[in-house]
Amino acid sequence: MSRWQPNARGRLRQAALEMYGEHGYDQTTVAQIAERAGLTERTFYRHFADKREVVFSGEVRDVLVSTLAGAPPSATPMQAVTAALDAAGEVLDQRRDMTRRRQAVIAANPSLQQGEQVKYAALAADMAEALRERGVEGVAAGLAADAGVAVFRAAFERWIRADEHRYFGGLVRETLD
Amino acid sequence: MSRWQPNARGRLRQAALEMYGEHGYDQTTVAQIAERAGLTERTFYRHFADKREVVFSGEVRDVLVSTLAGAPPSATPMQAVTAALDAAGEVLDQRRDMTRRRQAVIAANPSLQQGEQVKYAALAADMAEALRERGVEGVAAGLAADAGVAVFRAAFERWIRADEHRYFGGLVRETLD
DNA sequence: CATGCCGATGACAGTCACTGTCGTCATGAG
DNA sequence: CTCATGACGACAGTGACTGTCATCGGCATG
Repeated sequence: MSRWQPNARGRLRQAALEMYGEHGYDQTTVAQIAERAGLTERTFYRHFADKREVVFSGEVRDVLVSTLAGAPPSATPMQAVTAALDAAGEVLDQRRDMTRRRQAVIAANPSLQQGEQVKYAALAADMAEALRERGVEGVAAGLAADAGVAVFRAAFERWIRADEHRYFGGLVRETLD
Repeated sequence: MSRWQPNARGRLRQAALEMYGEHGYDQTTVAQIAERAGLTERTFYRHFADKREVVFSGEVRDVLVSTLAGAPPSATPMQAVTAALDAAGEVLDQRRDMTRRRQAVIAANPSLQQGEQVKYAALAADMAEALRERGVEGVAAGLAADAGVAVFRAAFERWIRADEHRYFGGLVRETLD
């Protein structure tokens, strides 16, 4: 018999997303989230750095970066980036409902939109770093990463709006521009 | 004899930058900034939305957007963006010392770096909007704006580090990639 | 079985960013 | 002169976030 219910982090995240969706981000206090999860406010901050972070998981980031790092040495930077985008697309194609719900919460709140910008910036920095480790020169790595993120965002926006399940198609079309 | 010293906003900004530089951003409270400026904390928030905003003026943004809007109708999107970048470069070439000092403050603090990301994202959105008003199609406008911001950031980073006064040269070289 | 360390959590007090509201008073329009 | 207005001070309040210590099951070790 363990002392606490399992998966505290998951309970906090779910409680937070529910309440952000139901009452809005600003109207939800961390204490309320913790209470719904059967925990205390202090414990919330042991699992998440701040009130926003609970929304941003970072799994897509991991796929993007690891695919970049694992691309064949012969691939050009943009080929590696494209491969990473494809891999991230597969992850997104599952989790579609969850992702759309989360995105609705973000769309409803300026503060979370800022958090998203920060997340994208960190993503670009991480991708640039991954490219540099493959031997791509510094400035070029930064620009390729920025381009990758820009394409990702454009495709993601369509993907969220679209009813059908397409991701590759959208991606390729943006990339042609 | 007026009731208050003039230029409250300027005094607050200067006091803030001094204290951020001397003691660090986190170690500086808004009450301290206001006290050094001979004002109250409440008045600080009448001039700036939050503790970060005092660092981000937004003048470069104005130049970028207005140049975009004023570009000749015959110019392609990327030509307009390049012209805007050049105009912003001229503004930066003056104010060089001030800009470098401010950038040192930002570089020393993660929270301000986040603010910078947000600022860049807002800039990209504004530039995209300006392009759309010139008749550029939606997605293309977004990507062109993102590209412009990416080039701006890469050039700005070099410009900050370099001892000499060059901006155009750096810009052009990035653009060629 | 006894002992003692460890890790996740609770309890609690404290700081500070930010907001709402009301009072004050020089200034300028009429 | 009168009155509205703009810019500020005073003050109280909320809530995000942090530091610190106490608690107590689980586990290894002897």
